[in-house]
Amino acid sequence: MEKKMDTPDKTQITPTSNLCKFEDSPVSKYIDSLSPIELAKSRQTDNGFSSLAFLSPSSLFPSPQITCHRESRFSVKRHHFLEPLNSRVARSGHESNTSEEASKVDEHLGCPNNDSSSKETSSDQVDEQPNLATDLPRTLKYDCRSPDGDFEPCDEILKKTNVEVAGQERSPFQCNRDKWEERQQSFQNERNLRKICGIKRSEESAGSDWVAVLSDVADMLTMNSSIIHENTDGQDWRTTNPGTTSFISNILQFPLDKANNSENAESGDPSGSCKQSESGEPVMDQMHGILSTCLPDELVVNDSGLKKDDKEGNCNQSNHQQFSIRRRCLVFEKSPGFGLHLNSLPNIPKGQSPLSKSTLSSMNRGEVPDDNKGVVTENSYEMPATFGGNEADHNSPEKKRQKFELVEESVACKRCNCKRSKCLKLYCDCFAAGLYCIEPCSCQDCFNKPIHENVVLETRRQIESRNPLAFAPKVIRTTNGVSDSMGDINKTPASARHKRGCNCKRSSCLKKYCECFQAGVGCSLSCRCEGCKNSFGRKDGCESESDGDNLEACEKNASEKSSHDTVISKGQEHPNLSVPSPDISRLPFAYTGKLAAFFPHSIKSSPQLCSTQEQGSSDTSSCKPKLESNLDGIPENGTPEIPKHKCFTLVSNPTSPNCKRVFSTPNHDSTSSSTKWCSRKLILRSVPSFPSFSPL
DNA sequence: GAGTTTGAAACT
DNA sequence: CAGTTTCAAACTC
Repeated sequence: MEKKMDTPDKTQITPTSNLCKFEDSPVSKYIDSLSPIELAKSRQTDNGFSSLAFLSPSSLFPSPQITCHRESRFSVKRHHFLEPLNSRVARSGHESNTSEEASKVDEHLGCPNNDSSSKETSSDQVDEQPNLATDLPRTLKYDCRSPDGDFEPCDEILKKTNVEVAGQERSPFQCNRDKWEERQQSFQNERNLRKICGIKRSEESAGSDWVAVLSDVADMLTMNSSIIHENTDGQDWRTTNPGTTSFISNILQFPLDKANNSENAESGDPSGSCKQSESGEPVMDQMHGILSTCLPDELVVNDSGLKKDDKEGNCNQSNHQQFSIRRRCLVFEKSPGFGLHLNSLPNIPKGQSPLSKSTLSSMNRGEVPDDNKGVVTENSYEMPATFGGNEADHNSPEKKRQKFELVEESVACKRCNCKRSKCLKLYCDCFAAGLYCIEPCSCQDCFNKPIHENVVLETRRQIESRNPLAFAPKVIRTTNGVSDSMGDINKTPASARHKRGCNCKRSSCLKKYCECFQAGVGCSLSCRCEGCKNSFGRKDGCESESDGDNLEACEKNASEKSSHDTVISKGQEHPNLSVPSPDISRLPFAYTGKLAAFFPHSIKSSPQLCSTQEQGSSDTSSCKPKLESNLDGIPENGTPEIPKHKCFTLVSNPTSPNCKRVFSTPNHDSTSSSTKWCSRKLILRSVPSFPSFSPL
């Protein structure tokens, strides 16, 4: 574990083509211009930044838990921020990073006062940066510590919140707290936070723009850092990735936090970390505040969680409060289901993630964000499928919108009604989605709660042992035109397919009993359904033809379907078909769990990063070069030997330190009869994708 | 809201 | 792997 926390060798940091790209980027230039640090340090910084990066994946994975959690007191977050510094400093300052050094750092950090000089630096920068563009680089700097261990990154956030947090967060007296009590409290906090999720909705409208902007920014940062990180050869992935998730969550949280802080400000509560950015300040100023505060903070959160892993065994005196928090973070980061699992992505309440918020708002407007095109997650279909069911065929646009909103409400926070499974089986939607049950759930004897974390984890582990794909998204969008072992299914325009296929007997695959239909995808060869009439694509559509030399017939069928899709895409008159349409493909990626077992983790494409080129589907070069080298060893079609995954998949190997999540975005032209896959593929290496529940 | 239907998940 | 049971969501009334 320590090794993972180590700073990558400088040799590894040596700029690669990707790094060069990054250095050429505005962000890099800005950093260089601002920082007195030499180029060599810049590299370090970059590296450090990389650890902070990976926003994109995380942004894609925000889980309700995280979202809710992020609403917890800032002090909690801040604590994470401080704690990770240890490892980072140690690691950046000394190649031979040792736990002793880390502990020293801990002590150092334990002091309320951090290096004042570093603070000054950051604070000055903060003051000088009036806009977001400049803020971002600065934000990045927070995580960029100089090799000599200076707390250069100790930023504005520390200054702002130190008073509040200092005594509370690092107080050694907290070490005596009862663990159980804290966990209970943690759980209660989560419950409260999740309650807030419902409230959040009302605030989202105001903050949606924020979220969208921040989301883009975050993704950009992530991408850049990811690219940089590529140079580290994934050695630092552990510390890096988690932060991404937290970061995104935080960023997203901002609107809400902002509101909360506003209240705090009125009540004189100094705890509002972002409150300084309020009070009528220009949006950019507020954003500035957000980034300056939340970003660094979240970065730490992950590290802390990871660090906890390292120290949990031998650090008895660790602050219990901290432990509790860290534990939670750890869960988020470690478990695909809890906090990071893509299954839950679509179910994340609007605004819980930048994507969900921005994309949903776009959806409401009937827009299809380019940056999210073609992305399919397991549940991404749920919304379309739900509000676009057959019965909606005759609905007016207004009714459909209403229905959508209704669905959004219900889907926003996944809830279950389990009675006998204790919410510890895949029957439970919450559990299956990698979410803890919350108050809105009507479950009985529920064990799927943070207080039963161990049980949950163990159960998940068992389930995964039986079926590694158990928690993987059930629906995978595959690359059009790329054949796989499943045959030519993917030549159909609606290339999304159910991972396992359905087994319908009576529903004719026309009701939501059918997982394929529910997912808004056509049945495939994998299905064992009888009398398939799936409006998204019948199993027999290609079944017989693709077997033999009747590929043409199959393609014809696909063509027919595509024309059908086209109609839907244009008019959206057929809700059923709206699912495979780009509208639902706005989620960042799909998870191909099993790939993790065989395939290196990679992330292809950060839609946001290339969003500017998105308009011109042909112009992907600007993105591609950066990542091209990263694609080495990764088949263009993603996973040649793994059916139905291919591109546009998120590949994660919980057990692989070098795991890369791979996802590509299809350049889906809603007006065309087929889904076009953008050749742009970005790889974010070192991003822990779906950590397994299994102990590392 | 209660009861039924359905098919996935779990079990044997 | 197949058959059966269990389960909870989807659906119907």
